[in-house]
Amino acid sequence: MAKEVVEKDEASVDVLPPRNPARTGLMTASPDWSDDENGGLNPRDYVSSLARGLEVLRAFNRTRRKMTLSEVAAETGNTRAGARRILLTLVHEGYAVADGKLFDLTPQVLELGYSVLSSKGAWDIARPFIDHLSSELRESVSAAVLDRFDVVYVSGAQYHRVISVGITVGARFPAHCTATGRVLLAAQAPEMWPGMLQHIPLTRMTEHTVTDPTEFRRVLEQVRDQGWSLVDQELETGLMSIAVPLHNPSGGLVGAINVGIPTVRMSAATAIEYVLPKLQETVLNIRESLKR
Amino acid sequence: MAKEVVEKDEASVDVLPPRNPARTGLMTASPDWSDDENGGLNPRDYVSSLARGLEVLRAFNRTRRKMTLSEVAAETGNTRAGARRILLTLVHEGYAVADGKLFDLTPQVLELGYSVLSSKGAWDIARPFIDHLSSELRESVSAAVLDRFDVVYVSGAQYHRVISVGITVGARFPAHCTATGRVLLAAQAPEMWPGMLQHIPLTRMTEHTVTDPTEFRRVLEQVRDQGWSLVDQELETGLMSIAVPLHNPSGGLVGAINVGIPTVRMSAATAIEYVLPKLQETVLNIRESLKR
DNA sequence: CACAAGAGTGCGTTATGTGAACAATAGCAC
DNA sequence: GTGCTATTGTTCACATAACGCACTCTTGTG
Repeated sequence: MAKEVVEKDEASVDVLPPRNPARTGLMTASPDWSDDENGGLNPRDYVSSLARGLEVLRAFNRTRRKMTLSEVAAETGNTRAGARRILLTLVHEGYAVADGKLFDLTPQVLELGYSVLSSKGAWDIARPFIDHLSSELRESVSAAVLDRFDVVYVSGAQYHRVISVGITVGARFPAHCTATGRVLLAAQAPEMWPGMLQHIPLTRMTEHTVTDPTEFRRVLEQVRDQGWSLVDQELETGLMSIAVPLHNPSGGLVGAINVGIPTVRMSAATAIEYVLPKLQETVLNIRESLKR
Repeated sequence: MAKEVVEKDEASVDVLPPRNPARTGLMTASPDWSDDENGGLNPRDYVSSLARGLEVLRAFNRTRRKMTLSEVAAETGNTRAGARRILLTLVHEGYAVADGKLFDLTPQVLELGYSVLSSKGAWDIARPFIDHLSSELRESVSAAVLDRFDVVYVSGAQYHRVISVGITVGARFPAHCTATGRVLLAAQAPEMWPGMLQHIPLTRMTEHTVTDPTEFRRVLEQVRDQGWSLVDQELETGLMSIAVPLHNPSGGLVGAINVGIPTVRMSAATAIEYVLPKLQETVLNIRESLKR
């Protein structure tokens, strides 16, 4: 008995979990997809209590709220005693509340990640343009950034008709099968491509998802060369999305903006003909605004 | 900025770190309005490493991104060695990246607080109604929940005219001078009122802000009795806001929804006559939807 | 009332924080 | 440029705080 099967990431219990290596001495910049996926981290440079605590917070996100101590322990691979200490700490610091035996997060946890959403103010500036594009096209528009192999939505305007494409801020999807994701992946520096292409899991999401590495590489090359991406039902059946990258005035990649369109409403050809120019115009306008 | 000596609390070597380790002490944690302000927490029940780590994450939010190790140490009241271990842990877990000597958070931190935004799906359901109200009124509409004495915005639709009221999801404002805040405070159980009224800091934000406790109590009573709140330029000059509470079908308080209106565009009387009914209708519709 | 499941506790062992020393930079005066 | 100093990043040793384990206590169920 004792320990349940923790089927998620098995590494949760002793030795250093694998992730970004960060060697001592030279610091690795930007999510490195290079091949040194070791875990070679000096034990002195690691605080496992912190990692465990963060894992508890994530557990609440996975399971969607309200768990007992034991559930948290099982979910995170902790002992009950350990989970209890962590939960009480979170309560003490105001990140969680204990309601009887059920623990729950408070809105204070937003303080932990909020800066990413409001960062640099670039998205604040982009916001009106996104809204405007949304009402003009009468479709949902959103902005996303890349986090490893996921896209994370940082802003968005939903346009609601009968069918609507709903994306919440903070949502996360695999990059390989989303238009924003492909635009962002394609915009990575050339030297990143090998590692990226080697490590990215081309998970099949629908019958249309591109899962062949060679084909995926070709797709990415095309996206890079044409400067936009259209993805037709590779993430979700019935959903088409078209995206372009957003660069700041100095040329740096800020993120990507996409329009999500239910396939019943428009063909891919129509989207390219009608939506794409407006999307491109929008990012140009945003970029212009960022100058000031 | 803030590069002073880090004198910490000298006796830090034993039991229970005080409430907020960070000297800068904005935003103290721990959600007890009641008077049990003991701090009486068994050392066994507290993981200070976790609290330190979370404090580092918050430091990034306060200062808005990119800090060196030493800056983080100073900002959080840690030693450089300790800050380093925490930062390297965050990097290892993917929450941060080290770019040369500058550390920065990644979008992965959103995973920590995301569940609050997407919780229970109540806000997902409310979302279309909020959007609809926004386009109908041609004003920005948002939804918020209470976190101690702050309101935190969890959803919103911005309507952009020349002047627009811009609120980002995750934003946080003092509850006492916002319409949503007053609605939520007023909806607290009667036995909470004394502690609440005693502890809430009635910070002056504009010349209109109600800062007198007695008057504030009267205001709150009125809000409770009438079931809505209109706040005229008490948070920000030129901004008026009107809010109503949102209850779920079983009567529990879910949050509040408000319409923000630039004062140049409408008088308070007009807002009450014209906006309030639509707002009330909207929450009724949302509540109806939540039943299913 | 017995039983099971979960919550809380004491203790030996391990991992972590601290402060100080050391190393590498960055400024800065010249 | 050279040499100086102030600042920041890194390492180390040791005191101690946090861990898991095994245990007890509480609560809810038949």
